[in-house]
Amino acid sequence: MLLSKSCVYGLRAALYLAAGNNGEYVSIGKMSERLDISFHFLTKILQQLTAADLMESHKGPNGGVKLAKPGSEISLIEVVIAIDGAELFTECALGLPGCGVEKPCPLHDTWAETRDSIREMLENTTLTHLAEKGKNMNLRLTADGGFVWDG
Amino acid sequence: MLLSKSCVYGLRAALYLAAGNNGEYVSIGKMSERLDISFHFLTKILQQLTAADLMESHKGPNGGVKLAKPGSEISLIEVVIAIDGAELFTECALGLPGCGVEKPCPLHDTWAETRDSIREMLENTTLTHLAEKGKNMNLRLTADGGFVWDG
DNA sequence: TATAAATAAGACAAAATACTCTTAAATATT
DNA sequence: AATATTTAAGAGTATTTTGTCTTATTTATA
Repeated sequence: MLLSKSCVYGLRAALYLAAGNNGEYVSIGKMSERLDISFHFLTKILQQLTAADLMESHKGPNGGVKLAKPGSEISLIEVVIAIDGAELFTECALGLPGCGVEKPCPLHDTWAETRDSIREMLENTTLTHLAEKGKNMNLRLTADGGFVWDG
Repeated sequence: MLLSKSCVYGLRAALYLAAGNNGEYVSIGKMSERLDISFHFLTKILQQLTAADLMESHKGPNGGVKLAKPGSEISLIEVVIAIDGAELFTECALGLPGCGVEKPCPLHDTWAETRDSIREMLENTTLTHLAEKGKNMNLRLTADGGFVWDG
């Protein structure tokens, strides 16, 4: 599994928020229903994204979470790093600590390129970009496809 | 962590064997010492690689494991798939089951490209290729760099 | 044929990840 | 002010991954 489950859930949640472009708070309960993710687990993940300043939360009635900035200004890499950590893009393929240009493993150069191409892809893809694509093509965001983009 | 720890250990072990080009059995005890990987854990991993027909094992004195074919004919992808499974290269980035061209998630196309580039890199890199590079440039295969390629 | 050297296999333990539940704190609304 | 709604936080459970230990089983060699 390239990305952790938490990370995948975080991405789905972020996309959900980006799709409902209005800057209103969305309750975690609603999101967990729509995205079919356990409420409490999703809450923890969103807390991580809030701590990373990607989202803002608000307690009380009509509270919830929302993106801290426009979805067009949040790229997937931010979500991934907030949850799985930046090490994901510096780690050695052979697990050697401190692997780098000065003290490389045999796979270092090649792996670094691969890692970078993943990172670049995530950097160049914004939440809005994907959300628009999802809306326009009516793609799914849940296993059963029960999700509707204009909710 | 993009690859599991088991997978990373499997790659190191396979490289070790490819470096000692002679087709003799190498004991797991020796490998575990040289590579600084727990003996029993390494044994399990090598059993997976043996079950996948990438290695052959032999019991008794002078027994051990060896590559089932020349290292130049084994690419990294074979080791990775034997341990982490082929799903690694078909899985959806958003965790949706059955995500594919017919029923894609918003990230499908982009992710498929990224996944493929990882896969191609692993396909195009052989054990011998890396082992030779390691030998020639005296790169490390262990955390402390204590490994010597001609052992 | 006895012995020692090696892998095989399975039970077990520890750690990390994934997930649940309960209680607290904040806040909008009546 | 009371209440209902919501996130925050932390304890607790389950599952998976990682790692250990013990007991076979095979086999080369003396």
